[in-house]
Amino acid sequence: MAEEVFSQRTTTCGSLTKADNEAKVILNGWVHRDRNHGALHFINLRDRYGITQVVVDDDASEELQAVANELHLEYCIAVTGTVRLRPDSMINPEMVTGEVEVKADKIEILSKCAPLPFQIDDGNEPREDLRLKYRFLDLRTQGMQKRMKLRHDFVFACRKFLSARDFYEIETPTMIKSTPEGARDFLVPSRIYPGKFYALPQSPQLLKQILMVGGMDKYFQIARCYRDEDARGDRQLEFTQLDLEMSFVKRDDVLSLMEELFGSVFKEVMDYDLPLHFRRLSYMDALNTYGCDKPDLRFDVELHDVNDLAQKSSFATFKDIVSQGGYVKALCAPKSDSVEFSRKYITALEDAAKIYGAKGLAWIKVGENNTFTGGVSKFFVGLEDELASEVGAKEGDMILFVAHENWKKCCASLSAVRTKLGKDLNLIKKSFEFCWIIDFPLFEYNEEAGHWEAAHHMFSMPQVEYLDTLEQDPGSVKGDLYDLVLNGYEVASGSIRIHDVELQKRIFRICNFDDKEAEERFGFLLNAFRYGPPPHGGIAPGIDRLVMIMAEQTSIHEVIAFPKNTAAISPMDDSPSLVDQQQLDDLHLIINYPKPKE
RNA sequence: GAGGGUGUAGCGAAGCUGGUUAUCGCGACGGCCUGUCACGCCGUAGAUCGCGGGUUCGAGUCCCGUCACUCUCGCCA
Repeated sequence: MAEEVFSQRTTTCGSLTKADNEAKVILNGWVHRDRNHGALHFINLRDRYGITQVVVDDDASEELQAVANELHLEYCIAVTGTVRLRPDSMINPEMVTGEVEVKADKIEILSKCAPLPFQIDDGNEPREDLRLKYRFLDLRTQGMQKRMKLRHDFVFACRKFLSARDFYEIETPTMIKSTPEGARDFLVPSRIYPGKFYALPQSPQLLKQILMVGGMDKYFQIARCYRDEDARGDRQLEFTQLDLEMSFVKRDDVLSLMEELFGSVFKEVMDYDLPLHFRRLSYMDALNTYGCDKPDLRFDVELHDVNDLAQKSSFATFKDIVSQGGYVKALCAPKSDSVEFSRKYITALEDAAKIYGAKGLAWIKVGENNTFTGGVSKFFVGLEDELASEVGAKEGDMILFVAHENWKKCCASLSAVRTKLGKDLNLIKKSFEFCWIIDFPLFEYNEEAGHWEAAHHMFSMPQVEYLDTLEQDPGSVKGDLYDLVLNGYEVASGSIRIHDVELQKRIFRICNFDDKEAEERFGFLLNAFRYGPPPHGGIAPGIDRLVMIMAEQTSIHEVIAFPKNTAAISPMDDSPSLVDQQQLDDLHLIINYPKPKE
């Protein structure tokens, strides 16, 4: 087949300046705008690097005029021409290349473009499912181009930083053994071994630990992870982690490394200065103060424990909950210019609290000299100063309470109110507020299953003071675990790992895996641990979420080239899809379709 | 598995307590236009108002169901 010839670009659409005056150039790109004045034609030609104005003058040949008249938006073309300065009054200060234009001598249409399903960069953003179906067009928008660059810059900066710190980038398999904890696995049927399956990794957790046993010392990987769970704005079934692990380290080594990494990367990628060290909050303090383990520290509203005051009040509902061992927590909504604390708004706040289990949201408006009005104020007569001082309320503020017998639900409900207030009252400052959450509980009791399970995963080291008493009170055991939180999102999670066979087996037993089952499922790890495993630990920042936050977006779809939608479908290629019977036969699979609903 | 929101022309939107022929901007198509830069001007086509049912003299509008998308709870070590 003959090679197709076209006029190949000599420069890009973002690079020409005054200095290039009179240069002969060839540009390749897409028709971004086309302003036709009859005998005079302006074309904004776009590529990844920018936009340059191409002019077809009135002295153009008939052939050139004809081609120019044939152009439509998003035609892919090659322009051969001469750079010239624009007349002073025609300079466009909004454009990087606004001082020059290219007078076209020849235009070649490299490929035509069908009528567009939506317009590119016209200010009206189409619905997301349409954007995803035509992702190749969506990717041409300035926003997507910028975000893909940001993501590249971020990953590249991480690679440079870690490489300079003696990390090896090592790939681990994407088809591995299914392990029975955590999220639901994606399974890959084996053709060669009927009835057997590989699993796609939920993370390379065990593999990186075994790399440490293998003496790799410091490892990282840009690792794709797969979890078969329902999607959200900040998660989907496949995502990417900066997975890393180090030998001979303690917790603070991992935390400092990450502080240095993010300090370096944010500076390099965004010219943003992070503090040398990030704030550290224990899990308990985070819940008590902010109501959740991923607090948004861009604003200051804090939760307060007001059990004592609730007990002293005359409000029977609060007193009953406290006397039954429950909790009453309060926060102060600061006076706001943007939102009036109307009945309607308080109901909206209450709805936010109810999602997380609160039965109601009690409120008091604070007036001059701590006079209380409305809501439950009548039950706090005589306690005004004490309560206002406890929650830090001033004139014009509103105090909001959640009472619940369950501490976590109490926290979570009021935390939802806090988050809503932050948004609605414009309390959130534009910044990147990292913090560490440490001292997580190692185990959680699963009521449904009737046994303890790992709150994080089963390979995290218990803190040393609990080592002798793990089995007696698993609920009280704290682990050497840490999460990194940024602006209300969990962006990394890690731990110091167990590297002792016996200790690992004890953890398995507490989580209801007897030695036989542990050996079946995790034998390869236990076996490795028999051969001189080093103490080790690591962490795995989520790249999608981090880049999303850096790009000031609220959905990871905005920083993934080809995301799945919330129904786990890829609208562009229409996956998942049915396969041929022959493929099923090869894999020894029979589909057991669910019965249709009545 | 559950709840909220959205669905009107190719795209983005308006359409009030139900009432003539369902608007507007962009785009498409045809024409005009010599300095635009979201060019401008004139004209044309384009919508079973997501789908199905109901209430009503009359439904884009109200009710029920259903589908799609989206946010959230559950779930996500």
